[in-house]
Amino acid sequence: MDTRTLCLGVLTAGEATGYDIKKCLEEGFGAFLEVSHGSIYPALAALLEEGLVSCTEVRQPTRPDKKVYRITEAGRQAFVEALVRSPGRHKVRSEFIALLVFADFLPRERLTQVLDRRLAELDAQIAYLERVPRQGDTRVGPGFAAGFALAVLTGARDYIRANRARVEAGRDSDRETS
Amino acid sequence: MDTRTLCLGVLTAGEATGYDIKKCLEEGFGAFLEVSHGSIYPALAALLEEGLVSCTEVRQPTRPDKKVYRITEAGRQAFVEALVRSPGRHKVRSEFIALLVFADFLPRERLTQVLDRRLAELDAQIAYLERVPRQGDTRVGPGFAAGFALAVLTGARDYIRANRARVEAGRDSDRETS
DNA sequence: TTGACCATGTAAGTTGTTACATGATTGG
DNA sequence: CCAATCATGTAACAACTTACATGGTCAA
Repeated sequence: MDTRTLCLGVLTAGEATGYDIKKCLEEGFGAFLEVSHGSIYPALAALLEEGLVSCTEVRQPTRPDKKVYRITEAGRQAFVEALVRSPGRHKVRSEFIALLVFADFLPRERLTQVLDRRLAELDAQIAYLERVPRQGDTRVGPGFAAGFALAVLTGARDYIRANRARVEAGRDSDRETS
Repeated sequence: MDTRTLCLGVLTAGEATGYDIKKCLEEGFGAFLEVSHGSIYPALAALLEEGLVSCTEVRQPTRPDKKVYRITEAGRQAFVEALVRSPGRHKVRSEFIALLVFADFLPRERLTQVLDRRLAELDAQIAYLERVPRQGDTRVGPGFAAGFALAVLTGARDYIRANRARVEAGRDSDRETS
């Protein structure tokens, strides 16, 4: 799903700045939906030009000025069309799992570091998803998606915790002296 | 992780053609490591030119000729270096989860179709990972990675199975007539 | 004072996808 | 007969990342 559609999607829940959109996606579904600010700002500018969003500039004396975006009716329609067209495939390129597959080639310390980092990220995302109370929302999608994310993330976390010793230890019993 | 490194990684386990490499990654870790043949062939050609792999052309009377690649000693070194340099971050852009988050905007039939497809893919990948016996391998990495993948994939599958009714039903009780 | 947070934007560069090209065999 | 499998390769195009650019506030 391209950044444009993602921006429109976040805006269906209410007005936001580019900065907000990034944080929103990062905090909630950072493990599944990455966006860099270098792709958000151009996307918003394009959406504005096409009339799919409107924008109000807000002067802030102390902070940098911000641009608050709102989705328009045309934007809503375009968003739904894009959603329906989307094939909904799960396309992924996980460096982390590649590192696991080839763990035998990594120095043990590096492997430990990689696992620790991943666990820390998983913990943070799980904590965030559990904390957010899914307040009286009329939408069921976000709740379902959050539950799905939790299922996947806790599965990953528990597996790493339970099995890391095997790969961390197994690896330094030099099996080949290659 | 770029396609080059992925190709080198697969070749550490033995010789293979470009076609083999794609199948290998697809079958084992297709849910986490995508590669298109349009990126594999140029990558192999570049690796060959840099001396990181060697190549033997095999004439096949009935099938198209194939090029069997083998990793060289320089290739092994380059691979390990690339691995260690790799930050090992889990970078993802899942259209599927985006569709879940915005499920309320999808027609019910489309949502059902998306969930069915995802379940079919999950089942296929789980079946493959369970079937492969991880035969007397000296490496622990692939086994650990496969276990990790299984934990994540079964977590996803079970969650969808157990909760899909909620989102499929909840969605058509028109809450807003928007 | 040092880093994190707020806030936006541009541009060069990398990377990868999709589609075009070709073509025989085999199983349903 | 049609679809899938085997097998490689190129090129146009789309997309995103990274780094550059700027700069005030606030907490440790």
